Amino acid sequence: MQEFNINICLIEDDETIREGYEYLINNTEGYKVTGSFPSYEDAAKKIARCEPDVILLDVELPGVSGIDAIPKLKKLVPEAHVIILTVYEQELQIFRALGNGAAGYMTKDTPHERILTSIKEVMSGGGPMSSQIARMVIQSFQRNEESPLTPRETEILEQISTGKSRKRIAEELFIDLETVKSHIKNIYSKLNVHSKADAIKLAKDNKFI
Amino acid sequence: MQEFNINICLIEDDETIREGYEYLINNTEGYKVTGSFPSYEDAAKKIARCEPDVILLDVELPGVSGIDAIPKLKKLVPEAHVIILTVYEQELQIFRALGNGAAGYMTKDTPHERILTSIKEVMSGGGPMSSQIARMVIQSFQRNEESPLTPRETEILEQISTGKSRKRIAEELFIDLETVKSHIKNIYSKLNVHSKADAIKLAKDNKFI
DNA sequence: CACATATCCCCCAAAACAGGTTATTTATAC
DNA sequence: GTATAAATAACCTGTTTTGGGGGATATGTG
Repeated sequence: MQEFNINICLIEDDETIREGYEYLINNTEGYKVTGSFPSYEDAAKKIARCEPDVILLDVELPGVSGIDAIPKLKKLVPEAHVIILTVYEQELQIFRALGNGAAGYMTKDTPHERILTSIKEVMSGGGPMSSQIARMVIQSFQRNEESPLTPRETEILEQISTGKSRKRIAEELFIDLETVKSHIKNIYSKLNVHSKADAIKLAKDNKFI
Repeated sequence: MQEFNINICLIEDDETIREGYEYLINNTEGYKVTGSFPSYEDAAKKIARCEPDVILLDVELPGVSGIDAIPKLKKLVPEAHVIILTVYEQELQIFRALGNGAAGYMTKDTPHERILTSIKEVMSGGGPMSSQIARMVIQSFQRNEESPLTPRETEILEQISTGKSRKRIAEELFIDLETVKSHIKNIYSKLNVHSKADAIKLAKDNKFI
C-alpha cells in the first residue's frame, strides 16, 4: 500500500523526547528510524551507515551544537535533509541554522502529526517551518516604513551597498555624478554619519535598505 | 459557537476564481468576505470601509500589479494582513512581495482547506507559505559549498561588502593593511574581477558570501 | 617536501570619497 | 498661491582609497 519508505535519524540528548519521536515514527507506515543518537559526536561515527533521508536535529546538544553540526552532517551524508527541532525561537539561531544548510525549522511544541508531514515536505522539496518561525523569516525581508530617506536616496544607498562607485551609479541611473554626490550628502546628514560604511550599517540595522 | 470573526477582502481579476474563494469563505463559520474587487484601483476606493483583517491579493492584476499594491493597501488599511495568491513561483517576485510587506505567500493550487488555515495563521502572527515557496525562501539564506574562496578570504569579502575600507577591515581583524590587500588581490584573481563592485556582485550571485 | 593559507613589505598613479555652498525644477501640501 | 519637499545639477577644497606590480615569511597538512 505505502509507496514510500523514508529513513530517519534522530539526534537529541533528551532520552524521553528521543524515544517519543522514535516510537511515533516507527509506528507510522512508510517511516523508519534507522539511527538515534544523543549527540553529534555519537552520530558522526555511525550515521553514514544509517543512510538517512532526513535527520531530525536538536539545537541544544552537549558538545558540538546542533547549529554547528549541520555542515558536518551534510559532509557525512550529503543526500540527507536536516530538520531542526528546538524549543527556542531565537532569530539569530534560526538564521544561522538556515545559513548552515537546514532544510526546515520546527519548534518542539509542534503536534506529532505535523512532524510527519514536515518529513514528507522536505522529501518533496519543501521547506517546513513552524508558523512563528515563518513569520520571523518573512519579517527579515521587510523594510522599515519609518525610513527618513526618500525613495531616490534609498535607491542610491542600495547601489552604494553593492560596492558601486558614485560614477557608476550616476551612469546606471542616467543622472549626473554631482547629483549622486548631492544625494549622498543628504543621506549622510539625515543618518548622521560620515562614511559609506556607517551609512550602510545604520541603514541595514534599521531596515531602511 | 465560533469564537472569532475574520473579515476578508479579495483582489483578483479572474471572476470565476474570485467567486470560488468568496463562496468558500462565506460558507465557513467565522470567516466573512466584506469586499471583493477585480483590481487595485477598484479596491482602493472602498476597501477601508470593508475593514479587512486579511486581504487575499493576486499578483497578476490589470493596472497596478499585486506586488506594487501591497504598500498602498497597507497605507489604506494598516491593520490588514496581506496574503499573496499566485500561480507563479518566481523567486524575484516572492522576495519583492515579502519585501513590500506581504505576510504570507501561497500558490493557487493550494487546497481550499489550507487557504482557510493560512488566514487563521496570519491572524495569530504566523507567516503562511506554500511548501515550495518556503524552500526557496530558506535557500536564499544558504551558502554555496563550492566557493573557491578560503574562509579568511570569504570573511574579508564580507567585510568589503559592508562598505568598510581596507584600513578599517585591517584594524577590526587585527591584521596589517598589507595583509588585507594581499587577500583582496587573491580574491580578485580567483573570481576574475578587477573591482570590488564586481567581486561583491559575483560572490553574492554565487552565494559565496 | 610540496602546497595551501595566512601573514607582511615596498612602490605607483588613478580613482573615489567627504564636505562646503548654491541653485533650478517639479510636485504636493496647506 | 505660496510654502515645502524632492530630485536634479554645479563649483570648490582637500584627503583617502583603490587596484595592480613586484616580492617575502611563517605555519601548517597531506
